Amino acid sequence: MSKQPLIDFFQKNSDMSLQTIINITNHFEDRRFLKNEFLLREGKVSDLLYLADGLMRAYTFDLKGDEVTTNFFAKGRQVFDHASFFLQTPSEENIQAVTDCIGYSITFEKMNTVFHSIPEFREYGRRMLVKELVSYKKRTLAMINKTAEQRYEDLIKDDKEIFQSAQLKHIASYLGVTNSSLSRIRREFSRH
Amino acid sequence: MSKQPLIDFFQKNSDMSLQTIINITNHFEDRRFLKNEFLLREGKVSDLLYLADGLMRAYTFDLKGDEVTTNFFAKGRQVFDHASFFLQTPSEENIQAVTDCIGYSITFEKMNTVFHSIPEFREYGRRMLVKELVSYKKRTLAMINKTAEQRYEDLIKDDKEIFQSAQLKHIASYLGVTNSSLSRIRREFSRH
DNA sequence: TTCCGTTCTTGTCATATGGCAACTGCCTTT
DNA sequence: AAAGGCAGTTGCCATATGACAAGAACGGAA
Repeated sequence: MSKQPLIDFFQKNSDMSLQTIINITNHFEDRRFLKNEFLLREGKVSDLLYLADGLMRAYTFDLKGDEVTTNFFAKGRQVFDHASFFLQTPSEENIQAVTDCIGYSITFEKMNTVFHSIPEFREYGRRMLVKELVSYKKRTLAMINKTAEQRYEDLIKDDKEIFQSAQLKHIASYLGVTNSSLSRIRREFSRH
Repeated sequence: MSKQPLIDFFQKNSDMSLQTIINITNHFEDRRFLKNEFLLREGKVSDLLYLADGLMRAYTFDLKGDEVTTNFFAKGRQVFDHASFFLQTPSEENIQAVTDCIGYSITFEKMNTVFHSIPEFREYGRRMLVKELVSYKKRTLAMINKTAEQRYEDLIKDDKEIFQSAQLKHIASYLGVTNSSLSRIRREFSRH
């Protein structure tokens, strides 16, 4: 029973009883990923992973064929392609381990079974979706009314783990700038 | 019984039986808005509105105190602040009628009652949330790897209603550019 | 250690967009 | 018709960021 981090997570993020939580976590499988290993590949259907430790990165390709990092997932977050998981459609993105990772995963089918039998978990699932939606909304807004430098500042303030483990080129495309622009932004930034 | 547009909408966007749909639509209230009237004001809790006709606009303010249009809602869409509605928290944005509007609204409380009694409707609600999430994701990506001109082209191609009724300054902040930049983009664009 | 490939930085120049102010055109009020 | 206000356009210049290429730094493989 090494599911303790997952149990802690649900205790912190829902009002479900411990009994209910243990019942739920029993449906999750232990998973390990080495650095660079894939959780999800384009074209496959996404499972959901609770990331207990490590850092993951989601990416896709732009029209020129260059990689664009669409998201980073630090430990304590749920990692999945929302559309692919909830609608059970092929994923348009790849999700890869940036560092070695440990987590617990569940398929949509199982998740749905649990949803049906435990209304509070259904409620929790909805909350989670809404929170994801809010964070994308914030990010869209940040792209509109913040400079690349401000977005960089926000990232190193709020998401230290990303900043420490991810490659700069991946951070650059996540922030919406080129490698060289990010490099210059960092130079300015380090001069205070 | 003027709920026909709402009934049509659910018939097109879900697998629910007509009987179930009529049952659901009975919980919605008829609503009318004059141009410039507000559906939602900052600080209030959002209801959900199915927009049968007209155009609405959501906006908030940036750090300088300038309006930023965060979304347009054309007829046939559901209009609400997702976070405020689903989490029942005060809204951070305003939603205003751009043209005269007709629609049907429901409170979260009623919606929730219906969710509890009709599992297919719950399923429909989840799909809706995921679709909203996907569209924000796309928009974030567009901000990263498309130019303002491409975003403008996409808008006039995919959302003609917005383009026809909304003010250019509102379209500009939605696209993430200034009024004058949009003006120049339009000039270039009209020269083919 | 040496070599090689990748990541990151930097220089130079080009381009997109912003900021501001003036001007135009349209609508409303009187 | 005149006056005022707001939306939109345009000109001018400043700034942010991109594109590309060269060099520096670092790490893994032999």
